[in-house]
Amino acid sequence: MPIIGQPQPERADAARNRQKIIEVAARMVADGCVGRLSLDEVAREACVGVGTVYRRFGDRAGLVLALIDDRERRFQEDFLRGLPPVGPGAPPAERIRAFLHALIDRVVEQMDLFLLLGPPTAQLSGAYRAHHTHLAGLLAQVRPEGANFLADALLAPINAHLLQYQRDERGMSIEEIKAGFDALTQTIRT
Amino acid sequence: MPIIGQPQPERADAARNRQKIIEVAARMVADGCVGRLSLDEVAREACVGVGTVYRRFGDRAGLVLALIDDRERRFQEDFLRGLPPVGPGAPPAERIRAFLHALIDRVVEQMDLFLLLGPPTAQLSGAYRAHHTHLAGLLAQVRPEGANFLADALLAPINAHLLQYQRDERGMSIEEIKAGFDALTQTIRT
DNA sequence: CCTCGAATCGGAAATTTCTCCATTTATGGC
DNA sequence: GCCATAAATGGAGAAATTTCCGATTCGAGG
Repeated sequence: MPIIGQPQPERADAARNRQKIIEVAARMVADGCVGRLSLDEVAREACVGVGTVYRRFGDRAGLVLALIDDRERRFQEDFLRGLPPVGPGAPPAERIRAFLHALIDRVVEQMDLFLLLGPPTAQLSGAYRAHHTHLAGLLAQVRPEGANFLADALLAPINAHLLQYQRDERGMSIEEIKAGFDALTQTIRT
Repeated sequence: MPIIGQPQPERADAARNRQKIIEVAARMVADGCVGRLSLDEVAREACVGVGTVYRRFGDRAGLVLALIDDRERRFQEDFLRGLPPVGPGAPPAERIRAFLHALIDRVVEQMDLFLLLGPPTAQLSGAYRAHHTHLAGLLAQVRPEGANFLADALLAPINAHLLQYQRDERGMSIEEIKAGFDALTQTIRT
């Protein structure tokens, strides 16, 4: 698991299988068969035992996370070293706004995968920390006190379930939701 | 499901079984065996077929929701018709503050059950609407524009997973979390 | 090229959630 | 009381997730 460095170089066949599994799963998702993404079927389709899938990804959420990981990496690259206003260079207030908008777009884009993820346990431990660290850092430049909590409070409403609910059942557009965040951060910036 | 009136008066044996199932499940939860709450075992322990559990509660989340329901009812009673500052009578700003604090306490109190609930799908459809309606109404009295979105944004961070993370892994006390909400609503009240 | 240990593999089996339906039971009207 | 019938029952079993472990394969070192 390449969480930090490379704890253990993966054996060649293992890496090949990981790749094959990801490809199969990605194709099934792309085919619209989301929700019927059974690990059994993924394994069969990839000509691999179920045990292999579990050895590589830990559990269902682990596999979904791997599917999401690609874009997550790009996203983090964007706000850490990319161009303004998301990347460094713009004033903090603008970066905050841009970051939140980008995060919303990102979740909307892969909504079905995020919905598959189930309980936020895995979600919280992974990318969440990175997002929180980044956002809290930006917030601290505008209003030092309580930046930590504020980051949590701003990130919490950006989750697939709530966004889907707001869009599908309350009829809000993504633009309206973004505007809501703008208004919220505006008052904080005070 | 006594959501509104009584859509269908439940047959006597059915009601008896529902009660028995709830009691057994509540006892298992109280015994600390949370997480191993399998419907199979609940059924066996309650001397009832699995089918009966599913007929009564729909699914796993439904049973957990039923365990939570008692307090939820009391909670709603409190903020709808109870004493100030949570109930009617206090100025809106105070009621908002009191409501958020009370909701946090409520989630913390039954944290293990909320964690069992899994994906927020069921959660969103049930009590969430009531909380949202109430909070949005109060917010509208203070700042009419965007009260709807604001209510979502304030409710989203009050969920078991985030609260547990903040408390256990970030070392925040419940008091600090409440203070965070106070600061947040203070700026909004502007 | 061979050997050997560790990593990996595959798939059978355990666990859980949920569905289905033939059978039993409660209850209102006669 | 008795009957018709709608509701409820229970448990077998489908489907999916996850664990386990003996057999196999990789690859580093000699």
